Amino acid sequence: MRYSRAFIPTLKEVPKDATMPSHVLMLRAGYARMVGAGIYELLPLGTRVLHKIERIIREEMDAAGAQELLMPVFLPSEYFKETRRWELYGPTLLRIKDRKGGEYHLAPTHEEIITDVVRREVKSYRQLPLNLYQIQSKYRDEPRPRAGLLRCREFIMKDAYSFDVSEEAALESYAHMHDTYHRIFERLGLEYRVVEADSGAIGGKQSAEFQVLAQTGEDWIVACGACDYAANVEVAQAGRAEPPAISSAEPAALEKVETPETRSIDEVVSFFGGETTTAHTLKSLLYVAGEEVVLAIVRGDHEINEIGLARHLRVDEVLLASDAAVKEATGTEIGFIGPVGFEGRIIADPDAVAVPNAIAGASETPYHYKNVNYGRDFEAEVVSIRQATSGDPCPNCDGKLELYRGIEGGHIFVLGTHYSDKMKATFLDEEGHSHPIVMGCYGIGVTRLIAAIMEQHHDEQGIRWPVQVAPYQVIITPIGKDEEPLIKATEIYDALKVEGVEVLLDDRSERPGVKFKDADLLGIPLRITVGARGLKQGIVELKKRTESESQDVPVDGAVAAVRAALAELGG
RNA sequence: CGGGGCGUAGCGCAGCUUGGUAGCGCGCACGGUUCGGGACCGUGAGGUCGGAGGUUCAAAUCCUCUCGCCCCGACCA
Repeated sequence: MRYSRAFIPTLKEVPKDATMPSHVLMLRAGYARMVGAGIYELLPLGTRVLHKIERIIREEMDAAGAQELLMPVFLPSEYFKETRRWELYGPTLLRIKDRKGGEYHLAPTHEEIITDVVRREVKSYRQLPLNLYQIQSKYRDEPRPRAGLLRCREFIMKDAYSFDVSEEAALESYAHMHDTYHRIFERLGLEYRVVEADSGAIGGKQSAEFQVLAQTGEDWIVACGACDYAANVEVAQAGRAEPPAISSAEPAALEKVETPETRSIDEVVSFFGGETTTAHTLKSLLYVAGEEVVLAIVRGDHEINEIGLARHLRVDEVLLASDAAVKEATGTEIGFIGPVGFEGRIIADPDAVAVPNAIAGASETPYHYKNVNYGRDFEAEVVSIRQATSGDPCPNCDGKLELYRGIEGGHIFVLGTHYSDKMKATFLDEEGHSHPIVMGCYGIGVTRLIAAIMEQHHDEQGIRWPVQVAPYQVIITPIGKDEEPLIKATEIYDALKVEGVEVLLDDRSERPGVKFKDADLLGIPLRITVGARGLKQGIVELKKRTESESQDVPVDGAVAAVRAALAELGG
């Protein structure tokens, strides 16, 4: 492609609405533009990157025996009504009415539709297993789209669905996809972790998230430094922390203290001044879990894991009680609740009950108790309900957990018969008995990965694409006002094209600085600089985007040098 | 949904407090000089000041409503 003809609108200045590196870069480097909140158009460069990523995904999915198909995004409501997701999905589902008043929606995901195809066409165990996938736009009316392509209302996703005759077979399919995902993320040049995750409302039995590590990610994950244990903090096993060491570990007498204006742990700690630390306090949280109201206790410096709590209570979710509910259940205000004297179910974290002489709310405004001791002053079900955090011992080995932020790039689930039961997708076995098909589903956020790769591969100057996903592999930059550099550059350009290399020839009549800045901003992995100076000595310069020094290569050897460099970069 | 911020030329911003000619930088077009890390000089095009209503002789500026975008939070007591 000749740059002079290419549609690459770069920006010198940072658009004011962008804060995150990938968001700034995709706008500045001319990869994408915003159309509305969480709605973007991909410009030619962005589209090329998208296609590169899709190609890698297709190659690996096809190699794994999956078959691509394409399903509609615009769907009649009947499918989602069949599984009750029409109600359950809530406002995130983008609903549409047609001219006759018929109810439709834009697909946020396709389990129902694929299950429908399969139940209509698959009748026998002989037709299984099956793995079908598509790469398609999805729509979710996110409460808060953000960060450019990282959280959009319209986005492209690869979703695959596996269909098996049994749980064991489904687990095999799942394991196969697990391997396939490793290959895909590897090939995309991403640093990532596979983590245990919550399978959410979909009701999965087993699931794993492929988390791309990035400081700008939305998710918190912990990973062991010594073994391969890694988990989303939502589900991570929290290790035991040391109870706070204090001078007098002997239980002291319970003491009620007036503590005005101490609604948060921090306020409580500063009220007591040097006497205490957050680790000596108990955080008491009142939750509504189904019909029940429960009091959850974690140590003051810990965070509660609501998903863990919900699991222990065997409910789908727990909700923090409202001000009014707190008043009704405890007779006091938020900020002064405590376990002492609480009449009802109490769930306490092991680290919380291990705190001697703790400070906790007195269930009376505005008082706290000093010297609260588990066993003497309150009883509870002791269950690990806090979030894992940095420094916690690994549940699998002697290592320590570290905290990372991640971008959820992929998520794979064993669904079981959740959808096939509801939608009566069954098959007949050898004996003619009918069984529900056992399903799995496997997603990759394709457009999100464009941003995720940028988050991991950039510097102050711009993007630094891994070759496999770069929109062009090489950019040729002829320099100076003479004709000679452009002529030579064009020769090299033609020769590379013949070789099948994807090249951008910067034939614009811009000054060198402009061309260099743009080349760096776009992030093309290799740059060939053709200048009058070098040509006098019969050389051109070859430079990797990730390196600061270029190497001189003979003009005749440019093509070979590019080929070698590409091979080195893994292209 | 709650809180905060912002909407003025393609992009980044000033002007608004104290109403009276819409301005600067970048970019864009033309001419000239320049040419190895976002050059310089000159000329020029480009704006219903997010939208609607109101106050006023007069509104980018004051008032009311509304739409959009960004950030933080969505109950961690």
